[in-house]
Amino acid sequence: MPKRGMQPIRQRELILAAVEAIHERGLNGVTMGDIAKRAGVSPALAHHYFGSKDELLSATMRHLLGEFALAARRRLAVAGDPRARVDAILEASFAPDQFSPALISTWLAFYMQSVHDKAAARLLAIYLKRLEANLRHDLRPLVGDGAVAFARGIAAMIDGLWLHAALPTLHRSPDEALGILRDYVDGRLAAVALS
Amino acid sequence: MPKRGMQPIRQRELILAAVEAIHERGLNGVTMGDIAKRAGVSPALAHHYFGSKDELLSATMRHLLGEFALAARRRLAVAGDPRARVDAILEASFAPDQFSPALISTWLAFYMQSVHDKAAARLLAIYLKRLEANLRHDLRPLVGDGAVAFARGIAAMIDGLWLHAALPTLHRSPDEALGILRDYVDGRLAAVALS
DNA sequence: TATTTTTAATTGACTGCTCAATCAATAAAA
DNA sequence: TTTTATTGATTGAGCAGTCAATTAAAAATA
Repeated sequence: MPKRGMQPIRQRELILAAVEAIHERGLNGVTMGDIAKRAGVSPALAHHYFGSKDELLSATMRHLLGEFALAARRRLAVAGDPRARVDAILEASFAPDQFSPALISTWLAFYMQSVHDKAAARLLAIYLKRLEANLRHDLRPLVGDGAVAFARGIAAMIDGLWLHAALPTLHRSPDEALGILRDYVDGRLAAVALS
Repeated sequence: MPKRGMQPIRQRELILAAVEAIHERGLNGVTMGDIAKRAGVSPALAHHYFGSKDELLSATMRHLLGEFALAARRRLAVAGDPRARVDAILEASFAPDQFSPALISTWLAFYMQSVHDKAAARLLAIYLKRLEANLRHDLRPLVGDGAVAFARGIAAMIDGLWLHAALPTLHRSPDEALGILRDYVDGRLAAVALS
């Protein structure tokens, strides 16, 4: 049944299937067979379009990084003052379309991969540095020198809330996560305003 | 070279070796061979004492959970007022003896395992529920009804800081993590004191 | 238009490797 | 002599990656 021009379609399907499969079996537990089956193609086709399992997983990671970066940029573009820009980042982190369990746990699987995989670590470091730089930039006018530590605190809390959101046992909602984050930010801003 | 009474010694050695090996290869990437080699024994011996790879990894997880719980209990026992008890939990989370990169990344590997592994999820849920219950209990007199969300925020931030500490790229120190946590707690307490 | 040729998509069958798990054999302590 | 510790050799399963064969669309040619 060969229709031409399948390459980009199949690649996308395989990446989306990989996210689901990784959620079910874990990053290292997943097989090309798992992914291909979910995408409705043979394992050989997955190899044909990606060359290797590593390539497919790496493409999946880049896909997620791209999605998150895009969501953040879109929201930052329409945010006004620094406080609104901080909130744009928080909201982007917990936007409903970023927040399926499969997406989160795949994201975090790559996080863990970065502990012992140089290539993954490099990609993740770029993302994290940009996130923290954005936060720092907008926090500086609000809290001055405390901005570095504060930005790291917010970044850590975002990832911690994701981690907990990925655990089915805890059933945490994005809205709750956002509320907790805003309490953190506002509490600190109120405390700084007094000193 | 059979000396009698090796069982508990070997089991402990294998568990410690497993932590190191998991740090290097990841939870699913690790093999019995990796672990056994690190412990200076044959793969067959690891099977002899643990029956299966799953058993060994599960024992390793229980070992970590036990260590963390013990550290927290010790510090809580000598803490006075609620604020000091909260701090005891924070300190236990970032005590130097709990904070080797290998320990952290192994801990977080189990976290990720819990996403798709029922047994691991059950163990982790017990730990997390206890942690949050402790925090909630001590925060209640300090912040009233906000204690539930606050406890979840602290728990999330602890795990987020661990996650970042596990990434070699970021080289974050336990002291910095503690500072960020204390800023969070104190900022929120100061904000509540005003309302 | 009809026919042939080229190109892309797709898979089943196969290969080789890694690894968990088993087991029989050996060695030393009790 | 019994029990415990220990390993080398082996088995069997699962999986990544390869390849040749098949199908159909598209392009070229008559």
